[in-house]
Amino acid sequence: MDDYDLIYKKLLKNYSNQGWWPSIGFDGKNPTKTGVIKGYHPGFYEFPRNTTELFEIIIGAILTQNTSWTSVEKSLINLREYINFDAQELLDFSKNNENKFKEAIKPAGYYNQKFNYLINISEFYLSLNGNTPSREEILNVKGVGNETADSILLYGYGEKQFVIDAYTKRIFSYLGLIKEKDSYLKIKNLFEENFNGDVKDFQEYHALIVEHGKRHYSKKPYGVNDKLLNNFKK
DNA sequence: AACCAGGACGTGA
DNA sequence: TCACGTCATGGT
Repeated sequence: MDDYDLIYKKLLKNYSNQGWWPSIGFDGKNPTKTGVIKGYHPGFYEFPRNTTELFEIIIGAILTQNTSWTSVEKSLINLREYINFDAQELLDFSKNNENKFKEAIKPAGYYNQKFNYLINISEFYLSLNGNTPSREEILNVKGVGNETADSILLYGYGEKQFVIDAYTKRIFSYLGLIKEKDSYLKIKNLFEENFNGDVKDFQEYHALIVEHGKRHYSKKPYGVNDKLLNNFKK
């Protein structure tokens, strides 16, 4: 086992299952060992269970770009007042009620951009006719970059795509396992080549990295109080 | 008051 | 390819 496996084990043992991707519509009636917390579903990996939950993940992935999840949650709850999480309903609502739509997603920030991005991804989603898109195809949607594409594929479609985010770069460059300015794809490939895990492990790993990042890599100087992973530092 | 938040895009070198 | 500015609200 190399560092990537050992760090995962360490994080999982310390923080337990994260229950990503969260859903405001998650009813909590599914059996889990650790219960359901505010839309999270730790230990339940049969998510999403239908196209509504899938589409909620997709629009949530757009809304959470450079934005905290609590803000996204407010936006999703606001939106849900007007529409079901359905691509056609979203498109219809966006055409007839642009103002209300933007007001609803305002908490997530960048509401003009994200308004257009949500329309783009909705039109793309409808064009799929229920098929799973390739990574390249999703990346062609304006508003979907590397991280959003991988998030949708990993959490929405259950594909083994490792998600790299700002915390991943901070933590693993602090530990000396990657370089500060390594590209997204280089880091992604590094994880996918060195980490031995299945889809649910990929899902947990990224979520655990975010959790750990929030605790020790949000305030500068990053990582100085990271006792958990300190012994992995090169 | 400054900085960060589960980034992406357009631009100019 | 890559560094930099822009997009925007909300929390600390």
